[in-house]
Amino acid sequence: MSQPGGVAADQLRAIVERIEKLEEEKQTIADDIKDVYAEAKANGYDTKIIRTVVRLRKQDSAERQEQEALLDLYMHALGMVLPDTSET
Amino acid sequence: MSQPGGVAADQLRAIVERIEKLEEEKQTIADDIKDVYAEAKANGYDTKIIRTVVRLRKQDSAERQEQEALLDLYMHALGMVLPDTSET
Amino acid sequence: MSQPGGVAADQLRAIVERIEKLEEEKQTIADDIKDVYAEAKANGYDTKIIRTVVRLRKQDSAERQEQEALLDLYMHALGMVLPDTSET
Amino acid sequence: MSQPGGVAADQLRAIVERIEKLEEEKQTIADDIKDVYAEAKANGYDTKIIRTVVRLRKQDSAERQEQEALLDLYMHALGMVLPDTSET
DNA sequence: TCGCCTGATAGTTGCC
DNA sequence: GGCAACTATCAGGCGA
Repeated sequence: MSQPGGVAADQLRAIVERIEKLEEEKQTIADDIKDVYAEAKANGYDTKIIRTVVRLRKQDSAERQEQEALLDLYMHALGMVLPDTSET
Repeated sequence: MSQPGGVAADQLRAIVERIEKLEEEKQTIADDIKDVYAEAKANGYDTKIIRTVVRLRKQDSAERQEQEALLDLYMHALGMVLPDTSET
Repeated sequence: MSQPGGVAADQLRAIVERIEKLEEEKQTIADDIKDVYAEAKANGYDTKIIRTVVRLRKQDSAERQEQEALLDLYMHALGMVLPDTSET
Repeated sequence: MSQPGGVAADQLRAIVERIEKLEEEKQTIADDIKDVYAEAKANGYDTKIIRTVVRLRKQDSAERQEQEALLDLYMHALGMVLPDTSET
């Protein structure tokens, strides 16, 4: 059965509730992160620096991926295709 | 002994790693949420509206009414009238 | 003469610079907008509501009604009733 | 005269209109940017690569600023303050 | 041409 | 209370 004009209430409700449950879990973790920062601060660390460190580490790995993507992009632009590593 | 200028490297490392682990978990959940929306869309639901529903449910109704009152005030000041949601 | 593998470097450079110049201008205007909001706030206005007003004015009213109808449908399916915007 | 409960309609209207005018200008520039990309594509360039180039150039300059900020941060953490260049 | 997906923008929340 | 980071939303571009 299809949707607009006769919505399947049960299915809709299930969807909304799954989302709400996941968002709640996400919020819990966000709170945990905040706690870690608070604890760090209580131990005398400068949280601003820690945040920067965390950000830079993430950025580094993102950058590495970007380099690969860029290489890939150029290769395609030159009409060359990298042999796929996974295969049938 | 205390921190800046002689930092307890192990403790600092532990902090950073705890944060990174938590952020990873948080990202996993965020991805799960995206999946639920994708599934909903695949089943013919309008995800934009579902997002609105989720947001409205989260929003405290007292706060909601307060905002609406102020919005109403501003709209009137501009000579605009909000289209009534209820209708004959 | 054609492009990939012998790129017209000058033309490419010109393109990139035009884009960068336009993006700079765009950023300048974005900053101006921020200034207007800041000024409004300094004059005692609630910027959150002003943003809402601006958004509503931009939104085509037909589209708005359509969204509201669908939202209404979903809310009913969940057994929730939208608080009426008009009131005694 | 103050705001909530007697909003200065003229001032409010002026604010909203200034914002709308600026947003319109911003949109015009955004459209110009789109045009440049379209023209580039018509001339045989790969717009995806151009977008990447533009993004990387922006990122580079942002990164340079970040390095400076980070240095500054560490200096402060070590209790060293860079002699302010401007002073009374 | 349509639908998906990524990148840009706007809004919210937390820190200083 | 202002500023900055982060998140969520939206729109435009790309590929099928």
